[in-house]
Amino acid sequence: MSRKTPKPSAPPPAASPAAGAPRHRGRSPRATGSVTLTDVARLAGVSPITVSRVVNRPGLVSPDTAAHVQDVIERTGYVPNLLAGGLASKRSRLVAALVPSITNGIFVEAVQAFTDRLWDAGYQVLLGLSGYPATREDALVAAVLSRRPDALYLTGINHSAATRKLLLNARIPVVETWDMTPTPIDMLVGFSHEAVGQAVARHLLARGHRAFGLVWADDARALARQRGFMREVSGAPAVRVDVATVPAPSTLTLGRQGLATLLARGTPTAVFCSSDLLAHGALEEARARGIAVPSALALMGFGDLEFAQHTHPALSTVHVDRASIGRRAAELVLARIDGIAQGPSVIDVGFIIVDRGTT
Amino acid sequence: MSRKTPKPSAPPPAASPAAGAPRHRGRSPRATGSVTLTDVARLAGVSPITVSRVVNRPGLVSPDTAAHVQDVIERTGYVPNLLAGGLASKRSRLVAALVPSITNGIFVEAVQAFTDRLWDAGYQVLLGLSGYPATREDALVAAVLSRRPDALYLTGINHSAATRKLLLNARIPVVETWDMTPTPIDMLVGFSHEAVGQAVARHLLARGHRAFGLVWADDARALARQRGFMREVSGAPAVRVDVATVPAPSTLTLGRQGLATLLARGTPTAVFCSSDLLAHGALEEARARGIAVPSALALMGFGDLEFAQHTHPALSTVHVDRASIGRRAAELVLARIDGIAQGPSVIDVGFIIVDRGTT
DNA sequence: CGCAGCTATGGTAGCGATACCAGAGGCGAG
DNA sequence: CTCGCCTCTGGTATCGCTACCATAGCTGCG
Repeated sequence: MSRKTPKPSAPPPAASPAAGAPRHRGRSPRATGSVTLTDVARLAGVSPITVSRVVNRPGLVSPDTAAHVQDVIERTGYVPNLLAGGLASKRSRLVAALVPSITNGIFVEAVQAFTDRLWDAGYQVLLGLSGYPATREDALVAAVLSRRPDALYLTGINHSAATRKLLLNARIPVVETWDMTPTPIDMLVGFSHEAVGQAVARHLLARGHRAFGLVWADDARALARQRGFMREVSGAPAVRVDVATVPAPSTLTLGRQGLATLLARGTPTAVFCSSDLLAHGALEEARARGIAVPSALALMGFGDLEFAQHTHPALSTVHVDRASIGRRAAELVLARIDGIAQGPSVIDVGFIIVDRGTT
Repeated sequence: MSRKTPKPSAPPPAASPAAGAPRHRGRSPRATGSVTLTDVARLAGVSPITVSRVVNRPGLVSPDTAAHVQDVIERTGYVPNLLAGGLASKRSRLVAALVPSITNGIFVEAVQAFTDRLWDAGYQVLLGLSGYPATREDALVAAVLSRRPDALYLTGINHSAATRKLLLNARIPVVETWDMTPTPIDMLVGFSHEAVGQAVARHLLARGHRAFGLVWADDARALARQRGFMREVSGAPAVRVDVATVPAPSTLTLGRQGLATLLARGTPTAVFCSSDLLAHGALEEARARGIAVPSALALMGFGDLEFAQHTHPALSTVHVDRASIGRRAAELVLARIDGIAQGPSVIDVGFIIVDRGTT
């Protein structure tokens, strides 16, 4: 207990939150007005490093000292400066997550799960919105890396050469999500969109459908599902497929328009939509036109959003455990940061076809 | 723009003798392996401060020098370190936004608009998820402030004394949102939830309803709407109100259950739900029971989410310009950071009652 | 011709924290 | 009584960047 009473030159006691007190010479040329670790140390009569330990690794400090320092911290309202801490330690305790959009519900659950898990481990998540065509991804990755995150979460696996180079240079754990590839940048948690397309095609073919319509958004993952679907149906005889492409992001209204387009050009017996939102729109359009679902027209979506089980009839779709993607991505990242896991990791979370009332 | 194809063999920090070279003595005790501003300066034959200017304030540097430095930056793959920059300049170019949840669609559009606007102004947004009962808000505010954000966006106006103290000590612009009060911490963009409740009450009273049911989530803003509703109907004669409370966050399923609860206890002619999601659930429940909407039962929601105009009948609700809240919050924050605006600002964005098919 | 008043650039001194290693006690063992 | 080891604490040297001020050329004006 080598604790000393504050030195005579100590700044005014706890009355004022110790703001703007001169520190070095007669005047402080760049006073900030906020309490620093050094201020706390002086008031507590210990060295700065001890205060740092109380905050970050309490186990290394004796209970008495810790309690006293903690008391001073609370009295002064000291808030550590992680910019300085991160600079000195090279650990920002920040993890960046890049998502196309948060207004589209499909990705947010994964991000929320990812964030929750990392928060519990002492990390904060910096969210970057890359926009739908991922136009901003390069700039966003650069901007985000300038904060020196300890790891990066990416949505999707399609990244420009410039982005990949930035990521490799950064030498931090990177987890890609929502897709599947044998050659991830680093780690990967997702599922095969082609397999989804194939599975849905098999499902609909087995029900006897041959005249297909697709209402399809033009983003990369949706197109992968389309490829899988196309490949599978192309093996069957007498199959016709018409595609109504709509711009991402999907909306219910675009779904209505998409079905309208298909019906203007032909009479599909089964329509597969690239998302539940589009399928919901198509369902509305069918209802508005008096088309019986599923007897005259079968409908399938993708995503299994909450509303899917509450439409009339309830929407058949493809279920993906979205929260699990975020959770497992977080686990991978943490294992890598802690140095437990080395080398690439790929996790396929799979998917389930949910057969409800529209097929 | 880019004069050279970024060859993979270009001086990556690893093997390059220049980039990661020892700096001070014979060996660099804490070499990081990443390119620093000083490295770029040495390679370009200019001083560090000039490189800093090229990156941050290109106007101050002659075009020739700028081009040359820019070239070196691209060749080396230099990524500025904003931890260091923020520490030195006391501007983190980070703005924190605290939201209860992003899986609940109601808040995300405002956040997205806020983020987009600030991105254009050179800021990044750090998203903090406070959880629904705001249990984590104190810890979250402290954690977020340790990154020294230049401003803070809060959802709601109910904050603990500890939180308020932290915010005041931080001395940064704070904008609260989604609510209205004469005494904001700093700035405020929102609308009066009590006024919403009153307006809906007047609307339903005018249609002759006297037997009301509420399916209500137990969060603070929802309760403010309830107070407004109660106050207004209490002025009318022969009115009965029954409330089925459900835990936040709202879901469609909870809406179904909520209406079931009300119907087990009485026969309301009009049910007002604290959110569109709950109202959608109530609508489903009514359909399942064969109750005619709106003739036997009128329904209203709140929020005007996209699906509201596509239910059957289309959902009457209260519309709020959510994106506008985020956009205007961003404008306030930027004006304050730039020192243009001083003193408190309060913006009431209002709301609109949307009368569709369920009333 | 001399002196402002630019513009373009550089030197110095931190910002607030942590890494690294050293040192001071305390305590049981030889 | 001395040694070795463990626990707790402190001193020093950075981390990578920018604020602040100084300086060197140059232009234009009286």
